[in-house]
Amino acid sequence: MDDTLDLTELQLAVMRVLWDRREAPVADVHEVLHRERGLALTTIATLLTRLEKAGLVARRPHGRHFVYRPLVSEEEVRRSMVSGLAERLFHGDVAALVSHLLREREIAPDDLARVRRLIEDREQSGES
Amino acid sequence: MDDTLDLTELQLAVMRVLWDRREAPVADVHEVLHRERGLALTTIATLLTRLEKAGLVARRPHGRHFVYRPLVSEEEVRRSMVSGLAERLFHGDVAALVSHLLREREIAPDDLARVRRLIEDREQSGES
DNA sequence: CTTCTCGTACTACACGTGTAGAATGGCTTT
DNA sequence: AAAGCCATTCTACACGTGTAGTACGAGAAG
Repeated sequence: MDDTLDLTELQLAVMRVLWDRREAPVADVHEVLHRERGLALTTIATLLTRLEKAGLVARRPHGRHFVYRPLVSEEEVRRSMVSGLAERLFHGDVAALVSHLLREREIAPDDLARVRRLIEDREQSGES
Repeated sequence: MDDTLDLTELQLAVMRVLWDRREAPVADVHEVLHRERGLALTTIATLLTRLEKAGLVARRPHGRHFVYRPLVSEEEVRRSMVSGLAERLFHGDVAALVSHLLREREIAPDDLARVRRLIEDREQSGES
């Protein structure tokens, strides 16, 4: 529980397919990534092999081939990457990150309200 | 204005020195990074050279040596990296990122209130 | 003037990543 | 059985990054 998960966009794209299907053969991943960015099947095979070596996915024989499944959840990856960024850019000050988001990015009013409600709920249930 | 700034921790450490001082000779950066992580002076020189090649810093002769200065601001880098992450992990849905932060990270009640206030201010001034 | 010091420029090397071709070996389809 | 198709495994290569040694040239110190 100390890993610093930090996936690249490509690795995320691969993982997303696995997260969606919970388990998938190379062909499935290829089908998606080929459509999305024209990658070759061998490329996908290489990526999956590397992800396995990195402990992010596991594979199991199925018929003549293999099916891969994720060993880390999307939530874990998000947690890790978001807090990694908060760490690197804001010394781990989450509130600073949020306030940066509110300041710098165009956030739709609806979203603002949505977030405010989240906070209110949070404050409600979090009363000491 | 289309760059995808994405600095590594080390590169950020170097940039931080430059951001702090607005301009600094290799020796200064080295002084800091040597203390923080024992890096050699040539390592710092290499890093700065590469950052220059990447267009993130510029240098100017000063006496016998050079002084480097950042070509991108800390805010620009933050914006770029944060929205890059939002893009990669939340399809660019900033509110989703915020709600993730509220859900997943331990946020101190004080910070919560602080953020809520930020949002309220934001809603006030942002009335269409 | 000689020597020490130190920044600059090069070179180097390991490792991860994006990307894929070649070879192999077993089903599937004639 | 012969011919295809396709996944698996290897090998490969360019590029960025972390990290630093070597060689060199010019002040600083003696």
